[in-house]
Amino acid sequence: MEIQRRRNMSQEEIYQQRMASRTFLQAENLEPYGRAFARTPAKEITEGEKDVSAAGRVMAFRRHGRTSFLDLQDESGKIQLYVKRESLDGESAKFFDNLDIGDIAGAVGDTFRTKTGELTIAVRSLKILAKSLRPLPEKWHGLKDVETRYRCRELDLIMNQEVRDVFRKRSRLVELLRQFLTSRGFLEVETPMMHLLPGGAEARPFVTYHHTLGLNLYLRIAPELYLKRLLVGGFEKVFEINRSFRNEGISTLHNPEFTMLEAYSAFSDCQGMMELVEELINSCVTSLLGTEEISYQKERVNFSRPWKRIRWAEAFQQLGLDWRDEKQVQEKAESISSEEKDGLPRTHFDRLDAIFKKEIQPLLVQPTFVIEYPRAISPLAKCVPGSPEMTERFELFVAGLEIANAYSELNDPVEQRERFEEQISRQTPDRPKELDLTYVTALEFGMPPAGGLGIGIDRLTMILTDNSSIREVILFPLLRPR
RNA sequence: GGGCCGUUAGCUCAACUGGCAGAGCAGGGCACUCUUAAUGCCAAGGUUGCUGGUUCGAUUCCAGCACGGCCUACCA
Repeated sequence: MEIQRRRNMSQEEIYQQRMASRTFLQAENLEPYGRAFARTPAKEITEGEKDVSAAGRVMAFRRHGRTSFLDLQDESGKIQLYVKRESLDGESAKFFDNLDIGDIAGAVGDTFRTKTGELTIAVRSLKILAKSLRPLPEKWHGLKDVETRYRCRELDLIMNQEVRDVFRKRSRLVELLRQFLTSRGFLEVETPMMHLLPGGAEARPFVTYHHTLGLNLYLRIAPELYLKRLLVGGFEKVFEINRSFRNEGISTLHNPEFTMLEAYSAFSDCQGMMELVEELINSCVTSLLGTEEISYQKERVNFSRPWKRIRWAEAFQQLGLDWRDEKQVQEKAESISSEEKDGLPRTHFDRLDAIFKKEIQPLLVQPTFVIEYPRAISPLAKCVPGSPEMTERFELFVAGLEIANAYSELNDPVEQRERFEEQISRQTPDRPKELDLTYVTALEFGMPPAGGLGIGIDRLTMILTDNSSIREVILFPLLRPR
């Protein structure tokens, strides 16, 4: 007896009660896990209809003696049900007696308006389409706990309408990007996610293994090199909406797998990609939100064109720094960040990068192109004519976040080989020190001059949905197992 | 990786300086034929994240661990 009581925790009790309903219905030959059910979405149901069907999750149950009101939620919205137990047929009554909040139910009846003006179905027939064995979170406060929301996203989606809206917007954004590019003659392609050599970015890769080939493979850190091989092959405008993987830390701006859009346009260049991205993002923002000015984390961000542009070197000048002055840069860098990176001493360009991130980037609230990045940190970009230290490259910043990166693609195979060699000599541990000969060989066949562009879809979604954490825009962000 | 904060019933939250852990919702029972955070009454529900320590006594103080959040570092 004592042992039994201890096991009767409220959760276990609810589970057992609902299991009993399930068993009872099955014994009565009433299937608690149904099949296809023809129904009208809640939002499309109108007043004065006969024999309307609705199906969805029971979100609220208000009993008044012999009558009850229920809220039924489907993806389109909510519809109220009015149930008078006596006017149900026998099977429906049994289903009704075993109905709980959280169950998926289907109902048939005629619509009317209640005294308070709410559109309601007077239910004649009712069945359970899926018996829920677990209680839903609280109806008023919903599910708030951030960890539970991420770990149990389905519950988050059931309870929090705003969360569903975020992911609807994300989906719509991707659709708009795709539409825009395909309407301009870009071909959507898919390239490998398992690479022999990780390339196209500087990041620690994930390693995996192919058994029959006995081969170590890397999950891609960027699709860039494969996409440019397609330009060699004669496709002139290609893009890929790609999942890429980087084996680095996790933060509000970083998830180990993330989504990027990369687009390449033959016979174009950095300037062409700048115009493209300006138009692309502007048109997505206005289609998605119906305005060019949005609010992000209490700041106003205006996407009306043209956007500001500033040279990378000038940004440092505005801080009173000459980026070439190693001593001055080191002094500045020491004051803002550690002198180590991956356990190695910082290089001049690491320091410049740290200063940029800390001092310059946060000021770039309105959409801003930072142009002409140094060659040393742009191994795949073409140099500015007459200025061999700089490349034809830009990064786009919005609300202090890096949103896009683009450049005139380096298509000289000899120079590319040299740049790879420089890069490898500087590379940190955990990264293969191997030159991507396949890519260099492809360039040797001749790649047309081209502009290339990458856009961070997760971060763009953050900005357009006013979220400060990347986990809020990824359905199932990576978390440590409990 | 480092710093700060958090973890109490299925959910949302209380518990002053260490003194029997408390509500609302959900769940159970009763009443109620237009409610919508329905209402009223009754009863139930807890290893206070885990492991140690201090203490007559720990949800409370201390240490370690786990998970999360924010900042920071690496990266995009």
